[in-house]
Amino acid sequence: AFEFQAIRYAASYATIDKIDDLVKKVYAPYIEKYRSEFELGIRKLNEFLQVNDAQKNFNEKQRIILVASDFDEQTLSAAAWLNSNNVDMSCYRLTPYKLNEDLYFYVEKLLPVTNYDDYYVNLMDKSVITTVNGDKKITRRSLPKIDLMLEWGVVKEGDIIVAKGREDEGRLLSNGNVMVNGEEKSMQAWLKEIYGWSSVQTYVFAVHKETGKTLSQIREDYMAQKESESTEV
DNA sequence: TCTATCGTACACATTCCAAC
DNA sequence: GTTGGAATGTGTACGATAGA
Repeated sequence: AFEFQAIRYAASYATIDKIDDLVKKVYAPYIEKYRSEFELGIRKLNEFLQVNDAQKNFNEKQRIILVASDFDEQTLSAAAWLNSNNVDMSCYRLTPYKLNEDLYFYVEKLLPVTNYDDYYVNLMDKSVITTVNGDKKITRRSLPKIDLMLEWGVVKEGDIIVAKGREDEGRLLSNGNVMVNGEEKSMQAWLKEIYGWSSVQTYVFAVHKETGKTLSQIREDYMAQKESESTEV
């Protein structure tokens, strides 16, 4: 994995503590050929350090910058974890564009960020399954619940929820429960009561009256929309 | 093949209770 | 009274099965 290759490079160059050593490494092939120009290497490197105000703290701290057209989740997760453990590591995504005859790079800084939680993935977590052809399939266990749907704004407090295939209605509350005949109930409890089943797929049988869609459909549509937005260039 | 129905597993919250 | 672990309760996701 290229992130580990970058870490190996960083660790390798961390052993350099003198400018002369770096000159030998960076300019080695050139110096081998033109030994008299060793001073040129020293001068160029000193100029660079001066411009970057790094003469006093030469190579005291290593920094890893990964640049790619895209990053897989494991790489971002590893970089986020290293970031949060005080390893200076950045990830930049470059997207090339062509406008008429001109070429542009769109540069996105993915890491570091203030909150790394969104980038952590668990290797044991099967909530996101990558199929053979590369498509990502989200399993139900990872699906967001009514509180998040309210947060997204795809449903809102006061919306009418109808039991699928029935006339029973409830008014959605801000906590995700429904108000039915002046009584607050969880959606699951309410639907189980209506259908008389021992359990019920809440989001499949709860219909959002305003849109005519089930909560499951609304959730799926919103997630698909977000997914396409995140992959658009 | 799709939908309805149901049992069960799982995650999380709450309650209980013993140990300190 | 506080703490921490076990037991219990609640809500939801997942998968199996029957029937249209």
